[in-house]
Amino acid sequence: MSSAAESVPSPVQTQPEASAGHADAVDRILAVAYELFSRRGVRDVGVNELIERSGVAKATFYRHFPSKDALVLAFLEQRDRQWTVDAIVSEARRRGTTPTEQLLAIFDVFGDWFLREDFEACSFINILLEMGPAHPLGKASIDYLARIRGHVQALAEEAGLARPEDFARSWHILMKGSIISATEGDMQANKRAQQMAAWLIEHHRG
Amino acid sequence: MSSAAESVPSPVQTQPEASAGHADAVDRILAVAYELFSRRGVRDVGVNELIERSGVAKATFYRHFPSKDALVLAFLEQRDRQWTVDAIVSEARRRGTTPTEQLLAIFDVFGDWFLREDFEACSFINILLEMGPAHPLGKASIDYLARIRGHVQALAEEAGLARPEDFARSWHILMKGSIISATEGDMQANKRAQQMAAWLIEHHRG
DNA sequence: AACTAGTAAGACTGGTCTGTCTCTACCTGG
DNA sequence: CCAGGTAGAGACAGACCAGTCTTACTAGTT
Repeated sequence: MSSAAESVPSPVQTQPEASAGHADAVDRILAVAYELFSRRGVRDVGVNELIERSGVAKATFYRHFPSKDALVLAFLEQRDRQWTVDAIVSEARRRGTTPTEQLLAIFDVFGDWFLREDFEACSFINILLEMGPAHPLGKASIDYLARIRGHVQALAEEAGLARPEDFARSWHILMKGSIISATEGDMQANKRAQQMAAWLIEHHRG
Repeated sequence: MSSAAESVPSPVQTQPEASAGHADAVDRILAVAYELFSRRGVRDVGVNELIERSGVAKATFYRHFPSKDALVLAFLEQRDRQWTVDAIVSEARRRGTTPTEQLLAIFDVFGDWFLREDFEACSFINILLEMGPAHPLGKASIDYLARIRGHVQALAEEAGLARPEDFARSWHILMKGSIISATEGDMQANKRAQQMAAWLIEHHRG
């Protein structure tokens, strides 16, 4: 889990001109990997395409990532940061004032997300189903999905709801189901899930 | 293209015209395809493995199926018959007496299914996410998912529920979400979805 | 007996894949 | 200036892929 992504001096900003070599190569690889893996999954993206799109030599790629799977693990971590935390949870917290509103706002954020022409579904679900739950990448995806549930559980606790872990598991069913429905083309899936989510909140009060 | 799962020694005797070889070869291919595609997806299963496991020559394979994708389409149709209709819908109808009970029984059937050690999730969701909604196989998967929704809608109409199509779409979110959760390892996902499903029924009465 | 049709076995084509390795150029620290 | 590390470019290995084609065998029909 801590193999590739943390080897990058991630939070540290890259020096624009100086030491353009190392950090730039890794950052370019990660940026391209995010773009390709999130939109097309793992198996459809080859190492040759990755290095060509990042303008990186193959030896450079394998110097920084011991294998393609290591890069996928780094991508999953990046996805957790950029998508789960920044795009969904933080945005939902920003949109609502009370924890209950913030919970329900998740499905408003989903609504905007579903409408994007480059809607790419949930990478954790995609990779879990693509590789299977026994594969290391599938296991890692399960871990990141559990982290999403953790965010929901935290909001449930802030809202004072009963049995927050059960609540989060039921809530997560609505999130995942609506994502699949959106992939099928149902643009109202977020509204349908939000309605059921409101009933769920109601039944977890007191 | 007749049923292949129980066709190992062939249930219906082959007509004289169909020289035993022909039908047997197709049935063996379909049986192996069902086994491999449902458990490992499309891309992980190669034509060479398919023909080896079916004891069929490569030329025979391509005489009956113009391409691997054509075999996957045949598999999806078979999956609709064997899994959607026979294993889920018919079984749920058998377990309940009223349409409402039959609807809720879907998640009881799911509970038994989730507990199987060879639980393989939903092939339509798997292939939709594996190939993407624009790919012919993804589009076919979307069609078969719509058929599932049609079964739910029929039960909703029998139960006299309001807005049966909306009901079926919301219900399907619960089905798909619980399947993903079961893939992650939550063996109570069917119970959680069933609880929310009961509330959904309640709100569609009258 | 000859013909036909379907079969198994497998070589083969042209392409893909991950990962290793070589070669050369550059930049930086000492 | 020079040594060491990193960079890009790309050849190469070994395996796999979908799909075509050849060969030889078998069984039913005429």
